[in-house]
Amino acid sequence: MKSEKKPYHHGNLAESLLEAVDELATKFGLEAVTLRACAKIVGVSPSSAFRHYADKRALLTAFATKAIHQLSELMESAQNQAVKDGSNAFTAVGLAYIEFALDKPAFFRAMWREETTYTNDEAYIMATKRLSSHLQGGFAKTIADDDPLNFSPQELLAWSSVHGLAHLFVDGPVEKGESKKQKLATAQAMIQALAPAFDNTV
Amino acid sequence: MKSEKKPYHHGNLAESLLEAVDELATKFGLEAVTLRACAKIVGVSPSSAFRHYADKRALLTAFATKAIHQLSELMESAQNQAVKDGSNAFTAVGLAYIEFALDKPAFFRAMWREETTYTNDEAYIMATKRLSSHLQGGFAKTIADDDPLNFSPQELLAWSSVHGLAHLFVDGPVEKGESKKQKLATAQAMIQALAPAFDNTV
DNA sequence: TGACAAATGTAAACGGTGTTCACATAATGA
DNA sequence: TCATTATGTGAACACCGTTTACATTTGTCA
Repeated sequence: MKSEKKPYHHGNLAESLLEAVDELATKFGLEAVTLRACAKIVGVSPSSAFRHYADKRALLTAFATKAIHQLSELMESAQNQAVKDGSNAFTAVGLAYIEFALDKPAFFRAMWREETTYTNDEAYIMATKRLSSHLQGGFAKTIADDDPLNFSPQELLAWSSVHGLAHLFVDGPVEKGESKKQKLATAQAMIQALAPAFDNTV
Repeated sequence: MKSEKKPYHHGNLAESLLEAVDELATKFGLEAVTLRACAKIVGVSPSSAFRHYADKRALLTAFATKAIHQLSELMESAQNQAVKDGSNAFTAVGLAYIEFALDKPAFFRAMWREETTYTNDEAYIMATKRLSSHLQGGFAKTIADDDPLNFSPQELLAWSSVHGLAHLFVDGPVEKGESKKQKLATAQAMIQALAPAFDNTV
């Protein structure tokens, strides 16, 4: 049994606060994420958060960064799995992207919300670069452009369509109330409809 | 010259509050939209807003509804113009969609934000139906499905890709800092890359 | 070891926010 | 005319992000 005495110093407050954001966002949505509520969950005074994050937006930026890395990892493993299986890598990556949005809508929303994110934050930028590079690799190895902010029309089409459908599922009127299974089937059909746009890619 | 005496009753407070949301969202972003600030702009006490909207979310829902109608009208006229010109209607509609997002990012954000919108609101639902029906008509007259919540894969692909790119422009890392002209050129290229996916649609 | 600086957490206070409620004023219609 | 209804007000509530002066712990180096 551990000592019940709480030490004055928490030890890992920055990370614990991020987990509190996760908990609140998952349970009650992003709008319910409050610095004071996070502090209460962690068992610490509200002002202590400011020792680790400049302000609330900085905390949300860190959360968004974490979410982007999570998504990157999912896409990475989806791609690896597809390569191993010999199945279509682009479909696998696209579905992983959309499934993430369906499973963790609060994370997905937090990732892309300029008004509550410091998009100049270095870690955030690094995360978006990692993400977009995975997206490129996911469907077209043919292009080796290492500038992730400069997409070919086809690359952009791939990302936009998958991203757009994910967003329409999460925040739009498309198939509202339908099951996740149904939505993923719809997503697969959409991705298949996209195939002709890449046929002549050499 | 009009009388300077303010009457006790405003006369058109509900609509005026919507315009105040517009003004604040345009100038300072959606996060800056505050019930109290709106009331101050209109020149009325904060609590008066509750005579016309159940709460802040209801006001934002009305604003989102208005924004969706604005976008619908833009798409409609873009389509009509394209028909008159004999140019590609889908490209015109898609570009109008993206241009709206670039010109009025706060409107675009407000349209799709489930957490701050009562998506069961009747007027809101009507607006989304109108919008999606225009999207269908914009690129493929061949399909006459009047259920706007049930899209064919190609229809969904069209909407998703255009919507996704708009969102990536507004809240994502794509071409951040580039000019509107540049972004529209990118959008056009993406839409053209989409064409092969519709060639065999009969 | 001891002392002092740096890091980390706290309590109290500030103005701002959405919302409610009792009340004031105006418009409507019998 | 006068009661009913619609609309706007002012004060109050709890909660929010943030700052400030202060408390406690940890780390460093003589």
